[in-house]
Amino acid sequence: MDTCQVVCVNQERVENAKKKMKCDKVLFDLAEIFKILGEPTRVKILHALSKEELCVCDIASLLNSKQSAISHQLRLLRAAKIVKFRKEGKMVYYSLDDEHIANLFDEGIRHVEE
Amino acid sequence: MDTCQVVCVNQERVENAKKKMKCDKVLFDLAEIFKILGEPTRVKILHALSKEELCVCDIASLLNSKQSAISHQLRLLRAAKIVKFRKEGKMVYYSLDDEHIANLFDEGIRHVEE
DNA sequence: TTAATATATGAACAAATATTCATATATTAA
DNA sequence: TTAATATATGAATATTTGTTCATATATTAA
Repeated sequence: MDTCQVVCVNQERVENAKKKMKCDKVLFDLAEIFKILGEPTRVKILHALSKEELCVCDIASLLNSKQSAISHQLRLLRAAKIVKFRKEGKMVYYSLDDEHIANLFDEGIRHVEE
Repeated sequence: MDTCQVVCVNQERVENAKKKMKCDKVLFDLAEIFKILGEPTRVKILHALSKEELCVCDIASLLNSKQSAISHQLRLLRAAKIVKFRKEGKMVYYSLDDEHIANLFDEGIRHVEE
């Protein structure tokens, strides 16, 4: 709620940066996406789905996790439109919603592996 | 700690995915990077730094935040080698450590804006 | 319909984390 | 040295969030 107390601000630099920056909404949404990707279980789920369409129990087995834990995470990913799903009888098969996430992963992996 | 209880697992799909996946360490590190990017204050800091080198008080002013809050966040970003800094007298100027983060941001913004 | 199975979800708990306040450190100027 | 200023950081607090357990819903088969 409070603002900056220091007095060494260079207004020119600040204004220049501010001028070039995306609006708050875009940056907030961007943080939201990264937050969703910033959790090991979800990263593994998404990375697996980038290789193969899988049902909930496949994922739980692959990650050695409880079914409910995976289901909760998939709910988040669905809400964020990061994964899509199709039902086939009792089973629900998940896959990535579009290429963007895979691209983000590739770029991130390049950063991590170098 | 427990493992999957369900019995509908398709081992072929699971094995195929597992075979193609990056190792746990890479995926964990990837989640770490995304986690760091997944916070509005840090996103704003990094986005600002992608446009202009700034000192701590510039950033605090730009974001209407307390100096100490910014300083704590910069510590995280430094530890993760996402930003670098140079000292000039009392001032400390921060900038992005390399292009990877800017690339991730660009890719993320494309996802968010579409 | 009833039983069995796959998935979803609410509530509770535990763990992680962002911010604030107070204060420490470092640098410059007087 | 002392005062002033920029930044860093420890401790405490409040909030968020991931997992678990129990249970609900949905679908198929008998």
